[in-house]
Amino acid sequence: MGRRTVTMSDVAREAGVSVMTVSNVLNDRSNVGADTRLHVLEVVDRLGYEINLTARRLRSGRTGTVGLIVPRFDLHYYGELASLISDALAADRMHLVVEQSGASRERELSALSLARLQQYDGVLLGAVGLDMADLDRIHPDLPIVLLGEQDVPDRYHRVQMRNVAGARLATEHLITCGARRIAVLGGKLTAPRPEMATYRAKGWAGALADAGLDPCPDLVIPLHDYSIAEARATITDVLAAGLKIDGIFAVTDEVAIGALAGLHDAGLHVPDDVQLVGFDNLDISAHLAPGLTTIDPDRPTMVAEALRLLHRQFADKNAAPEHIVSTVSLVTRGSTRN
Amino acid sequence: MGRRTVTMSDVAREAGVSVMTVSNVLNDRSNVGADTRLHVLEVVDRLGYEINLTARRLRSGRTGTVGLIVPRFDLHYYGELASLISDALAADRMHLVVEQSGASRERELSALSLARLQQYDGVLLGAVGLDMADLDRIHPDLPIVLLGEQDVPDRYHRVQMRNVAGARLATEHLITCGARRIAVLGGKLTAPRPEMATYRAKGWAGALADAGLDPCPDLVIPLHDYSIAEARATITDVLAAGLKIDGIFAVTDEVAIGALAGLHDAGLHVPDDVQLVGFDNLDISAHLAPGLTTIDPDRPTMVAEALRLLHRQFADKNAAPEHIVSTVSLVTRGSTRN
DNA sequence: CTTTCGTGGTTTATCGTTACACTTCCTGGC
DNA sequence: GCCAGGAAGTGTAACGATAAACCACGAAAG
Repeated sequence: MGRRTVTMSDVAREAGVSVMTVSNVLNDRSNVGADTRLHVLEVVDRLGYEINLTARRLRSGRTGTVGLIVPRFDLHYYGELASLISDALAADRMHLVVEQSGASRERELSALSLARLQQYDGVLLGAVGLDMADLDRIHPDLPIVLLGEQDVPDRYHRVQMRNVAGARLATEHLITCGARRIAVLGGKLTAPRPEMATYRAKGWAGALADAGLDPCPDLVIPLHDYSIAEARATITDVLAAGLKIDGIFAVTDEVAIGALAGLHDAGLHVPDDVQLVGFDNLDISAHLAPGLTTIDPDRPTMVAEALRLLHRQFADKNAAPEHIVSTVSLVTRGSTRN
Repeated sequence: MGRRTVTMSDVAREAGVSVMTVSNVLNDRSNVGADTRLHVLEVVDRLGYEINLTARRLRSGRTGTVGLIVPRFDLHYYGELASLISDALAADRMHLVVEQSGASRERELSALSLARLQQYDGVLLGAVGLDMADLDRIHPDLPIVLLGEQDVPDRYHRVQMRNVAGARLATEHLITCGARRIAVLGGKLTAPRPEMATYRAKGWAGALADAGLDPCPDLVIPLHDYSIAEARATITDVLAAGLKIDGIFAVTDEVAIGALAGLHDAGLHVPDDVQLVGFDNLDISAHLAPGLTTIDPDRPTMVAEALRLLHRQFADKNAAPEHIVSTVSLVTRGSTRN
């Protein structure tokens, strides 16, 4: 029943040693004899003692956990990313916990409050809607690595995706495969500040321009939440409104999946009538019918680099910020006529 | 540079009040005058003070966060679940953080160590591979609600899915639609202890038996990680090995997505040659071609009930454990001949 | 005029660890 | 025989907040 949780001094008393010795044993410090160590461990086990991480953290500062802040829990991209990071951290005996920054700005600020972030040894900040000013406010003495597309103050360590290059690659591929009227689904030509949608639209426009095609604004189809359902409904709408296209660059694979469904609804065949390229190379994308041609952001490398930057900051609080840009590659599958 | 983080006593000194008064202001306690309050808030703002949650937690016990432990970050089911929970908790001004219990037993035990769990006000434990003994070890004075299928000691609060009934519903639907040789992909007839795969296979077998069909073991196709890729490869293999089927009950929607791809590879048409039903009703399932007929576990209700059980434990530490069983329903789409 | 009470605070004692400095005791070198 | 130095361990003071009890003072009550 309501028995109090066992504390370190309970163990110490029971084992007939000082609290410090228990602490020393549990932290594998060298100043404790072999038999004492065994005895303490036996008592720890017998009493079922478990360390209070909160107290340890308050005193020592180290927590052994890294936080990953993602915009939404249900974006597949971040689920896959979190998995990779978690595995990589386990090798260093660290632990990953994921938080959602949330849709609303209020919730985003609350998730990103210094108070919350300080609970971690380091933080990986997935693409967020914060502007520079917000990021400047959280200026903690805390290792942070930004993952994502937004422009951030230089003093941040950062792993960025080649958004523009990737979008260009995708669009060029569509052109090579014969598409001429290529829409960018989920793209935006302008936004209060640069974000994924604008970068990827920029790559799209660049590829079109280079090929002598017109990146006309009709072909830029914005989205709000980039959900599959929204993408499907939007494609249905624009087709019904009479938009003629023979290619779609969807800004994410999820958007592409919605587009695929919308095209199917409209009786259009992929890739014969309309070719389609996504961005992210989700696990699922290889298993759609047709398989989705997409841009692979090389997540394993992104993750490895991000963790390297984090460890660099662990080792040296004042390590000079690095700015890594990951490579992207095209993965061709059945949704384009290769 | 390396300027120390601002602490509550810094604020107190600067504002010319006691530390307790600052605490009282920040916690909206009533014993502080209006002008003092304003002045303190002004100083807080000016110094950029943010509370140290670790210290608060150590002293007061409350953390304002709930932990959700999921088996894997990249399972879509849990991503969607986490999203729902997070939204629901935000309404109570609480925060969700997600941890992965991991594939290996070692990592699972580490994630579930009392030490880790104690950092939360309450914990939602997604389906885990722990057995009763493990669960008994973690017997913290901590509100826990189990979400999922495994059998657990009665003293746990628990929201369970109607696995067997759902599987039966799925299989009955396949039979109604004319399927006669129905495989259960990802099912298991026996396992060291009951789990999702065995429950769902049980429902499948029950439905077949009731219809006078033979739940023959050839039709039980086990999986290991329930990934899309594995499901696809496995379906390809069993078809190549000559298995004749006209229906598949896939134990999860992800497995169904893999099956769909595998059937497509084999030149089989869904639903004309083989009908397919999944389980989970993921967001994506409505947007496949064909749309996936599936079992909807009514996640919103599960989430609401789970949080209700959690709040009950917040209010009364010794609340009698409840055992909620959610309802399931069939969602028919194009992957069956309805 | 004394008692009571509400308002607006402050003081004190922790919460459970760990950093740091300090003490023994023992071995060995010269 | 004496001192240096390592091995094994202990004592004390935080880390940064909050719970709980306490205090001063003016107003209302009797």
